[in-house]
Amino acid sequence: MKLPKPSNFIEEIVVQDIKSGKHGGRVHTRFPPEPNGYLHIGHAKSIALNFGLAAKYGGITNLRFDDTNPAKEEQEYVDAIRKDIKWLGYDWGDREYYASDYFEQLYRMAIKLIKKGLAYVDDSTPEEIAHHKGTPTTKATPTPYRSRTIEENLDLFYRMRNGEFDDGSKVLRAKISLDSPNMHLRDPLLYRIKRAHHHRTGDKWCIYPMYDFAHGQSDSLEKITHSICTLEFLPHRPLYNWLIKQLEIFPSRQIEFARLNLTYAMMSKRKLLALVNEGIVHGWDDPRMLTISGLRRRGYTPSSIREFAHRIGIAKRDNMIDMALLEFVIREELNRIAMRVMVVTHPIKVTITNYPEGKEELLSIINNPEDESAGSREVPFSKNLYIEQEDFMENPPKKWFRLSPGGKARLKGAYIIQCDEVIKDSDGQVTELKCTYFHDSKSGQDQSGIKVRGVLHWVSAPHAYEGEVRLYDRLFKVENVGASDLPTEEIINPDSLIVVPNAKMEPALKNASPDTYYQFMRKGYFCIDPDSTDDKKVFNRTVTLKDGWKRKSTK
RNA sequence: UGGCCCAUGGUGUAAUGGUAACACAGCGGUUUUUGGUGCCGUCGUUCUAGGUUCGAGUCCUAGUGGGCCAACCA
Repeated sequence: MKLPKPSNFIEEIVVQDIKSGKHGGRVHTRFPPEPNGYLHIGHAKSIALNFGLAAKYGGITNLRFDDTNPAKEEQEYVDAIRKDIKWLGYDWGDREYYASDYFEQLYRMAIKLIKKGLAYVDDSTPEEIAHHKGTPTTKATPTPYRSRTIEENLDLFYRMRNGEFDDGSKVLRAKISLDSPNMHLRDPLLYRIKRAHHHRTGDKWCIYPMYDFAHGQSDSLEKITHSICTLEFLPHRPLYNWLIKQLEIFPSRQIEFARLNLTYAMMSKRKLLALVNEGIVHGWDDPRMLTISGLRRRGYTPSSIREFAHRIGIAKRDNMIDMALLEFVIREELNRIAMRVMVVTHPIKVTITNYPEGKEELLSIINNPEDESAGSREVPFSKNLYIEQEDFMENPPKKWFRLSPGGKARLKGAYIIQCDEVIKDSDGQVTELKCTYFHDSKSGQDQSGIKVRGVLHWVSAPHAYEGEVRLYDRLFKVENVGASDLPTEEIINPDSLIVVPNAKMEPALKNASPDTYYQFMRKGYFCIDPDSTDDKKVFNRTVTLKDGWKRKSTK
């Protein structure tokens, strides 16, 4: 049997297990989100790992919602999570499970533990329990309830389920250790009383299992072979294994890897929720959010996100991935597939003084130089045009090869023009350029012999379609957001969204499609936002083009 | 300051006891009717000290640095 070469330490474990015949060579993973928020790019790493690993080694992957805390979980999140995983391109077949499906079995497992004398009902308050637990350097003192009899515990636990006690008045704890340096082994809580409406089980239960008494047991019930989670669960592993042993259930194996950290990004679901609730962003799918739904709306493709997950690799050391890598993978893909169009966001009027009034030409412009099959389209040209403000400088620096007084530049797919006169308003702002064009310099049949280095995008003024453009940039202005102590409002990038309500667009964009990825030439990659209407198209900037000039000139 | 995990260019990841490599970022050049793309080049890496070994990024010990753990969250 020929196995694919492992590309990280987890795959090495899997390969070893297959070779040794563990679980009959079966590989079964799971992705276990808690439905208390939307999935983000960090989850994409985990999804790609769990689904990718199984696919690579002939296994399967379950989707399991870890819904043991009804106070925080909602159906809306379940729906969003399912949609996002599908969109990313992964399929869990009919294996969609919920920890809440196992509540009855989990309850019976707890009974088993009590009967073995390995769990007890504790009446202490949270403060008392924390106090009794001690610290990593000091021993725990047993609470007075630790020595209750099995019969008493059985009766109490039954009555906990039966709703005879107030919320928080009792918990079920495992009886493991009073002095382990691993705090998770100092009689961890297994069940708590919480009267909250559960999005799936309704009001059937008033006791809910804790993570440690739900996750591993769900893994076992589903016969998961490799239960992959992030590093912060590493100290839970001894408890995970203890429960498998004492409960005598299927021995899933927990393996930990380092979660994703990204520069200029925030990955905590709790803080993401705060951004939404405080109105700092316009919802979970705000294109500035690094949620899957935000990235989708921003114009990222599923394959680019998968490629990103592949490139960042899997390891155990803490990492901080450069945002530039995420931008690289989407540029790489969009460069291949995006339709090139011309849009002027900050216009200056250009009048071609020697071009006949009322004349118009249709100029053929290629749609995608990277893809011949994309063909070409016709763009109208006339005497009155718009060009970008930043493509004209009155006092240009060295090596400037865009337009300047007396200077020449080519209009993309059209003619070479020369700037003859600069018209300003009373504030000294440039409002219009009077230019002449060279009639024999037409693109593709240039007989003029004039050489220019600058090529500008343009839009014919009488033909222009006015659409909205939303220029997105990174949400945070500090590199390591997680390490910042500053209040959120001080680290938010004030220019993370700049709206241009009336950008000048070539007329074809009136019929822009949500299924097409666009490159606004020389500006960046854009996609249609769902806010678009038939009358008003709205475009989101996914990412800018690399800008060699800006880099050089700001050095 | 108890225990556990981790340590390879600026950032990531590989090298499985035998010549430290790949990508991103940076820098330089070239091509170009997008200052985009492509192509070429360049920069720069094994935390420290001991030990084992013919040979150590890899194994052992200690140190140093970073991270995690004392929620009725997951």
